[in-house]
Amino acid sequence: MQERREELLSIYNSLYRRFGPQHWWPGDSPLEISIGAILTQNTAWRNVERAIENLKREGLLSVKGLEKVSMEKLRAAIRPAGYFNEKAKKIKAFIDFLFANYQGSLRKMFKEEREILRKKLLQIRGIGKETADSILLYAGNLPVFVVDAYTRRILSRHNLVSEKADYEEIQRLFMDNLPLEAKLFNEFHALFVRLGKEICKKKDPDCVHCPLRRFSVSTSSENKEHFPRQT
DNA sequence: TGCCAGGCCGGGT
DNA sequence: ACCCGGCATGGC
Repeated sequence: MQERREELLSIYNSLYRRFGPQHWWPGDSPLEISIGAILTQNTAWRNVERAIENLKREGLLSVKGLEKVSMEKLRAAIRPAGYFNEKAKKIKAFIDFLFANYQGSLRKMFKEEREILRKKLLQIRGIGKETADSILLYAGNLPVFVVDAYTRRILSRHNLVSEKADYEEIQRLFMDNLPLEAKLFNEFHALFVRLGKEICKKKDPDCVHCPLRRFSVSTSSENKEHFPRQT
């Protein structure tokens, strides 16, 4: 099944040639990236930037700052990112987790084995698969593939996966067929987002300018599974 | 004005 | 195992 690897790399190369390096995650520190991952849940990144700016201006963007800040003040600061009541709780839950398990140290947290840490993150209220994986990959530099709405839409629109493929299935497509390299997964996912934002939008189902056009599998084809699951 | 944006949870089938 | 409503702001 070397072919799947080649095809995925070919898709990656097409995107990279088209868009170049994306320099993700937009954030200066592992903590900022982790908090950003929570704040961006179903939210435009522009609004997350405002929330992050507020946190920085108030001197709250540190583990201790977030641990000490009152819920009221935290809610006010992250307000522009939406769902601020929920997200304030999520941030507190993450910080509590950090202190309960790693003395408040992200560095210690990321020394944990990848799969173990993923499971622990998923137990935190408000951290689901995409958020956990974003933290692992972009804050921790661990080789985990992040699946988001853009990734889904693009892959299914080109019939590279079924429309109702679940998270783990899509994630396995990449992690089972590509070298487990954080740098590759980092760039690959960022490129999907770039493509999704710029070209492969909901309004534009034909994706005329899509660099992935040549990879599309015809819908009329009998065999819709371009990447059949290994059984 | 209504839909959308780098989800997740809890309750109901 | 799915399906759905709720959560909230800002841009277009």
